[in-house]
Amino acid sequence: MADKIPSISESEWEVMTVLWQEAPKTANEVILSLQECTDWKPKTIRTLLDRLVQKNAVGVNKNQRIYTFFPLFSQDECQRAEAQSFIKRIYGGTMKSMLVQFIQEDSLSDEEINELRRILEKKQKKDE
Amino acid sequence: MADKIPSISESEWEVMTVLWQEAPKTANEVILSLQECTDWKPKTIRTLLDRLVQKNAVGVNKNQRIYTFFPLFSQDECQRAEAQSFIKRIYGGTMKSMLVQFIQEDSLSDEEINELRRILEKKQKKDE
DNA sequence: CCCTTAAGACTACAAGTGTAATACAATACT
DNA sequence: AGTATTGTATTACACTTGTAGTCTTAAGGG
Repeated sequence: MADKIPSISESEWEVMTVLWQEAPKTANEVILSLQECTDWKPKTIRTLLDRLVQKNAVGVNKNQRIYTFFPLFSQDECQRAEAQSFIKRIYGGTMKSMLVQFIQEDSLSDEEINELRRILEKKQKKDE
Repeated sequence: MADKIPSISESEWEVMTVLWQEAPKTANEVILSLQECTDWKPKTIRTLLDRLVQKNAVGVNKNQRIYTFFPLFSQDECQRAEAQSFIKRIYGGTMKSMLVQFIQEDSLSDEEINELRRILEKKQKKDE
């Protein structure tokens, strides 16, 4: 009974990312991972972790004295939720309009367009 | 020389939307438009408008006693900026991964897929 | 067994956001 | 001209987010 996915802020998302890469992790492991790509202080990261726990995005195992943390939702789930709400908010609900815009503004290279076409084609073959 | 696009919050985005539909508009016209689709109080909408002016997302004409407001950036510009940062944040930067996910999760109907293919095809024809 | 250290708990504080209300000033109506 | 109305300006207040710091406690080292 997948609970509603909590809203995850930008910084919190980074924390989720390292947990999605590998979990469970101790707070310290999360801190080490994040210090490779951010300059956040350990306490900052700890706060983010705690907030994710509060909002039930991350679970905690308190059996050991040193807790371990793990995501409560898959990255896919969260991405899809974010994408849905984003597209609704910004493009009025259809992915198509976003893609159209990207194409029209030449934000996609020929190579990318080809790749997208291949992906779409493959999908349809598989279906029928 | 397009200034940096200011960050527009979710509620503010709704205000921008009605200004993109038609501008300039008086505060009252904005309020009327928005009351069709939200239940915000007039003062709330007014605050949002003022904040958009402060962040230089919206311009004001103060020649008349009753001001009129107009967007300082096109909807396209703003959408593209949001999309870029969204995709970077959530999908690590490539639109492709988002599309792949949508396809894999059957979030797109056959009809939509066809439409996307047509769009991509047309683009390529036009280019060469 | 005492002290340092590190984990965890609690607290801090400013900026942004959602959601308005109050105060002031000019206009419109009577 | 006095009053109600309506724009505009200013102020409010709680919640989220970014970004930590302090306090407490338990464990590990000597």
